[in-house]
Amino acid sequence: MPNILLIDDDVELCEMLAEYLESESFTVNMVHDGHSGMNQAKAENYDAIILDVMMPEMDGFSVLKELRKYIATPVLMLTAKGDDVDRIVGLEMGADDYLPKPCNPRELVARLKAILRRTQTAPPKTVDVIKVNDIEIHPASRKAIYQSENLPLTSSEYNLLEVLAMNVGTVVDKETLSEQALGKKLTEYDRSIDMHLSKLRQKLGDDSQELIQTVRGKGYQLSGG
Amino acid sequence: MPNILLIDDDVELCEMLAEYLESESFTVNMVHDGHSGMNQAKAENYDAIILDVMMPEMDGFSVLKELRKYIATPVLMLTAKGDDVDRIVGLEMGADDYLPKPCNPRELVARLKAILRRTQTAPPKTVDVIKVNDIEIHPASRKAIYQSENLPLTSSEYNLLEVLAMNVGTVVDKETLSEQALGKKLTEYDRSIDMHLSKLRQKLGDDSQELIQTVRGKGYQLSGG
DNA sequence: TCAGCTTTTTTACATGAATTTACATGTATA
DNA sequence: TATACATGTAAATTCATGTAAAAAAGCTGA
Repeated sequence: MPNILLIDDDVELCEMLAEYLESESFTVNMVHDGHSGMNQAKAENYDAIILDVMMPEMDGFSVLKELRKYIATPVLMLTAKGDDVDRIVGLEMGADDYLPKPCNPRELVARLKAILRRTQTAPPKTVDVIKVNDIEIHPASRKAIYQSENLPLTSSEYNLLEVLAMNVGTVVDKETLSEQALGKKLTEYDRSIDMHLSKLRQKLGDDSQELIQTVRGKGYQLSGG
Repeated sequence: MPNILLIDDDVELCEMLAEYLESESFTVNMVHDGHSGMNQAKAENYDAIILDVMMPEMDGFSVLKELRKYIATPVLMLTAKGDDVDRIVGLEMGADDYLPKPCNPRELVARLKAILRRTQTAPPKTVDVIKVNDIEIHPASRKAIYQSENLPLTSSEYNLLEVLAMNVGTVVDKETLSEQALGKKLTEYDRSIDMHLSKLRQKLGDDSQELIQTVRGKGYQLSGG
């Protein structure tokens, strides 16, 4: 029973959609303006968000843009019928899908399920230990060991290392790192990945620049054996 | 460079889309009927499939249905404009997305990327070591060794050498070098490849001009052992 | 609630890499 | 041989990254 947040100023439409969604065994929360939407989306952990573009005060794009700084929850946008530009802008801004209004609830559900299928098909490879070079990563306890010593990492540093380790010997681009390790989209002039990486390298000691290589213009790569 | 299979009976549209996709650095294969599509999809390992619904003989739905018995490659369907039912059926049958025809190539690319972002979990590197002449290249750690000595290269220099090494004994043209090693199109008066090559040769020492040969008007070639 | 911690993000600037510019040199073509 | 054009490379410029430090956001326990 996935958990949906519905952000639309049209109260009646909301009720209607919510009812249909609930009949399809979704759990639905509604809010009717952009600001509340933002707060609600940040406050709870939804499986997906349905977001109307046309809203007074804070429109859907602004909400999406702001949201993407904090969370990577899939977003399905409701746009004015046949407005290509909106759709494209939305997708490029990181929406996961759009639907022209007025929309067919059955299609909404189909799309929602499609999105959820994609996003929730989180690879269930629950590995016990990842060993790379002199690094051991224990996902179950979120602990990292380097050269037989416990490596005290912050949460983000650990995530970063885990993502890199799951892709040893391959460049992982910053977009991916940001989404997977920090759970937010990479924005322009966003240096947080570089920052965390710098910290991580400091903790890894001298040959950390070899161990974690910079691939300029792309991202980073953990050296494989 | 993701690998796309395009299945559509409209040859002209195919060409057009393929061109656009290639300009966005996708690799595209085309077939123009459902059966060939099936076979091709099963024969090669594509990153995504673009599938037209309306085709003579074997329509898109049949292809999708059959395909899903064998492979889980993400599928983006092209449907007739505004045909709700098609879209719903497609999504319910396991398509990953649809796009109404005629479609905007830019939107197609945006959607493709969105799908790939989801589904692509970095494939493991295939080759361990490339050995050519006195050069050893270790893609997993992005290290190059020349005459048993570590060769300190910048990121671009390494990329360049790797691309050349993967094509030993063959001329690699500058367009390819630029796209594969620097990740950008070669533009007019663009000397960056020559520049990096110059640096690379300097690091390789005296016989570097023999080792990496200039093929005037074409590109460069790493001499095969 | 708050003060005092930790973590994360942003800012700022130094450093080094990549690209562009410029010119010398070499090579094809008429 | 004269001309155009491609390449080699030093130097200037532009741009990405590394990282310290400041600011902001989270936590925690009174």
